[in-house]
Amino acid sequence: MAAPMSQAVDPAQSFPALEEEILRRWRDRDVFRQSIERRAGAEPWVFYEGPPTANGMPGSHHVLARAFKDIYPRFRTMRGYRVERKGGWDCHGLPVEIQVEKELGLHNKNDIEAYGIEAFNQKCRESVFTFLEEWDRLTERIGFWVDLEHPYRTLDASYVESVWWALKTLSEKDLLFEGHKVVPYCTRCGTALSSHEVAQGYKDVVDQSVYVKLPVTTGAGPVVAGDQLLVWTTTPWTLPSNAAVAVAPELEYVRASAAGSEEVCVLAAGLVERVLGEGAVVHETFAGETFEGARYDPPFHFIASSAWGERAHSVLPADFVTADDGTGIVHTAIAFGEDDYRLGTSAGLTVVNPVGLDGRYDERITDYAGRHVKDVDGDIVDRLRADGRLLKVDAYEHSYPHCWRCGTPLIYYAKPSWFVGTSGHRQQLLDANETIGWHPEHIKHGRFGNWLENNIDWAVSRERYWGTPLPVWRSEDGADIHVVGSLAELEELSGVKLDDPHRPFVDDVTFPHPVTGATLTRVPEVIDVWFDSGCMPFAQHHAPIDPAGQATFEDQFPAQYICEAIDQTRGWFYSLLAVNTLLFDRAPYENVVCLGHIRDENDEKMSKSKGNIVEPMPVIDQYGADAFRWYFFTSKQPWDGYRFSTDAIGEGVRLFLRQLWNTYAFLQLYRVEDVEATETELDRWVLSRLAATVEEVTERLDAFDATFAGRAIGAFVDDLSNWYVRRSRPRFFAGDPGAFATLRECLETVSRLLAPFTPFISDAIFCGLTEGDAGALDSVHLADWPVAGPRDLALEEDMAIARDAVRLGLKARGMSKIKVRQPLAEAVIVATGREREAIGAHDAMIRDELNVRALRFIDSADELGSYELKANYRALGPRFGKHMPAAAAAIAALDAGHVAAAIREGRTFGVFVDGREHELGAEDVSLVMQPLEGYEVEREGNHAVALDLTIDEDLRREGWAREVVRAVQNLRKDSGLNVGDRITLALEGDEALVAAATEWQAWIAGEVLATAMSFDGAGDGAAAGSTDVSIDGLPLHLAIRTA
RNA sequence: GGGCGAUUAGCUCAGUCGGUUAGAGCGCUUCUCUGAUAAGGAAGAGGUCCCAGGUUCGAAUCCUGGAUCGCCCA
Repeated sequence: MAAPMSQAVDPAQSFPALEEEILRRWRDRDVFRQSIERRAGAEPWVFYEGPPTANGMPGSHHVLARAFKDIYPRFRTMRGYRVERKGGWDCHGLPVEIQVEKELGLHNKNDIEAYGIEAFNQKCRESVFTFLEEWDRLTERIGFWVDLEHPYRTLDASYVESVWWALKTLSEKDLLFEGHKVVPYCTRCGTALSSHEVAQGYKDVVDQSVYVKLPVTTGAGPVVAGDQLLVWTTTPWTLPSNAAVAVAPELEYVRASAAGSEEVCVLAAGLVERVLGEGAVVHETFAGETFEGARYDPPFHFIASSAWGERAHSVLPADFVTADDGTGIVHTAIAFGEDDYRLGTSAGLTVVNPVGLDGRYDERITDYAGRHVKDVDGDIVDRLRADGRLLKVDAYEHSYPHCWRCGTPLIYYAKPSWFVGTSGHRQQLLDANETIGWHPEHIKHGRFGNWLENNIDWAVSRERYWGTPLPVWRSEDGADIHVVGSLAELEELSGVKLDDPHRPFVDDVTFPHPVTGATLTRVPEVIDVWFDSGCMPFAQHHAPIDPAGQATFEDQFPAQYICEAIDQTRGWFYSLLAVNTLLFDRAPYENVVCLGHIRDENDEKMSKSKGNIVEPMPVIDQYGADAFRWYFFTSKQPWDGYRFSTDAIGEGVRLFLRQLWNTYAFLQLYRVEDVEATETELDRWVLSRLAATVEEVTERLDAFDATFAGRAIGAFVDDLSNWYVRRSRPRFFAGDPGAFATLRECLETVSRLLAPFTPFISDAIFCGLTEGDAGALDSVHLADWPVAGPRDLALEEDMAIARDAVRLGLKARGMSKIKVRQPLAEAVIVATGREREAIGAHDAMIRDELNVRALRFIDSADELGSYELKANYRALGPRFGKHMPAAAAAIAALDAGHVAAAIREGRTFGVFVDGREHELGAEDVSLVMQPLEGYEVEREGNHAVALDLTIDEDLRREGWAREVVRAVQNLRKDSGLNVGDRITLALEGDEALVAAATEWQAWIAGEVLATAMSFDGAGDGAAAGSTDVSIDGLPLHLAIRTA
């Protein structure tokens, strides 16, 4: 026996403490940097970090994202790729501004400008990194390896410059232009609101809804001059801006009159009663498309029809019109609604907007000029009534958006905006999407694909302060425009060298147009932060402006992998795709993992306002980062979202990490020198299972399926601990080097497989195992991914069959109420062919597990019970079709014994169904055993295990001997002896017990490490421990002393 | 209002191509085993597979409609 090489591993090791130790080691050995440098020159595998903003504390959902951002790069690094990972921070944008406004007590844009843009932006710049330290600390603590020392920051001049390059390049392709965008707008704050802000401000309000008559001047189809088109609106103030009306081409309309009225109104058929009241008379019914082109007299004449264009004040077809409410004819004011605007532009109408940014009518609306639109609603209704244009007024209760800051009702308003022309490249975007591997798959043609199908031009300008300035300079008359692509170009044009390209500094720079000489000043807008982040593949390297950065970009484009939460389909997933497809005509990423959201224990969304946020650090302090990560990886598919509870994390620790750690501690406890070893069948089995696990984990991780990969490792560790180690215990106690070598190989390989999942514990185990080896690595994260060894499929299957037999036997034991410690004479096993061979090959193991002296095989269950015959639906269903029930009945009625005999002899047999004979084979039926009285039989499928429950005196005495051993072992443990301590044992008591112990003396002594045994109870005085026990109701006194 | 997804045991989740009696872990009750383990083994209790139709010899699984929840959009 080789000398033990015990290295103390504490089975109760605190994992958080262990992780801190590993972190120190990573820092000391610079493991992250080493892991990349080892792969210098290797093929790159590229990950892009979607930048968070560090102006809020990181939460548990960030741990989720960062865990998934980490696992695949680690895996790919181990597989030999060079995976550089640059961190990044998203620095600009409205959320930052709002945060600062709150801090400074500013309420609107006027306040900001009074405070000063320079000072305000300086505050924004500081605010962005408020929680940088917390972010960095969490990132490191959870083992997310990313370069935090050289992150890209969207506020850096170099980054901004690359974004400018992108905008200039797009403008050179005629993809940057000015147009209008209808936005939710607060007239008091003078600002448009983001959809997120709008969503915060919905309130239920009661508005006046008016039904307005528009007399037809030129008929079309069934509609004739003098008919009244009925329109409905909840915003009377938009009526002076009426440009056209819209109808649904397929919908049914009528000409109808209210009871007792001569006047003919036109409206949707389904709304007649609701609008005109009971008893209305319908004159004619027709489709909407039949009166397209009819012209009408607008409700007001402040603005001439000709100002809108050719098709002003006519009936236009539109797909958004419904008969759900209103009249089925929709009043269209192009500047004041998204649908209206789309309809207007597609009909070739010009945008005329007589409402100023302050929400007041301009001089064109003479009667109401200078008044706020919402204050004019009442006057307009009065005027319509006086003009005979008003059919009726209703109160209308609906949910309407208000400014979340000041409570003012928002208006939808067409503002001049700069656009990136994505819609013209829709097909290109769709083609690029086809090249992307989405996880889960359904996003590709579902949520994301649909979004691309309906792509509209991207409004990229924002009338704000803290953002990348839009690099467009133009002359006062708007005729001359120049887009600047770099700071150098700006300097060349203007002579001004800007260190900080942000507002307000950039606003002061003017220069003459290179051709016309007109003085150009910058437009005031900054750009959408999503455009910033979409530029990240090249802007993070200052490409293409910096030649070295350009080289890096070319090396690192496109990404093989990105990962963010599902809400990024309209965010970063889109902005990345749009910017880079337009610039480079290819998708910037090849694979995406889309994460779901985390909900709390009560299945409610975590939010600051509800106060149900789970802070990550306390969880890590309690269970550790590995436990946190393992929960996210293996509890469910990440895109389904999580119902989060810290208890679930604790369960993972107990069932997996603790089990793994204890297996490792066991190995180190019995560790022997790695000498020439003989392999047993159990060794070969566990190594084959190991190979299977390597295969599966590799395959799953290649497919971005960490969940099933992790679960496969979990299943293997369970097999390793609860079968291999348990069955091999005697070999470990005996110092068998073969057992040690096998267990070591399993654990070492598991530590590699696990490295991307739980980087801390895997590293601790790996280093603990390899320490002192020649050429030992500093970390598992510098190791190569394991290569699957040979499989022995037959052996894996044999072992499964044998374990099944054990399971059935233990079940029979349980039913019989005879404890396993009591030996039985035999187990009778029903099995044939392959199964019998498998069980026979593991005879000793099964006898040991079941504690029986012999296994006896029988070919058929006839001796133990009777068969029941069942049809195999899966096999016969397609053959018998609708006669299947009859076939199943006919099979059940066959003589099971005869069929069993036929199958044993490899013959076929017949069954009479649907008027003729059908030939069946073994595959077509299953034989199920019915147990027989007298034996304890457990059956399942085609085999069964029966126990002979007769206990003779010989078996009884052996059972007693085992009870004695158990009692002594308990005593040893209670007396605080070490597992290797030798003892002398004294016992006295019931004669029969003592006789049995005497008979089994040698065996007992070996089991309990006794160098001597006496049966007189002598020497209690100097005993290390003593006890009285009762075995089968018979008394026995035990005393041990260390030898 | 539209799109996408989810709904299976008290809890967390599997469930393959449509196939016989729908599974696992946790928790609970009762046994059992123990020279690593906070572990292991066995039994029991626990199910309207969200609901309603349809297709099929056969539906947790496919189709249609609906409910509830989530996300995105309007």
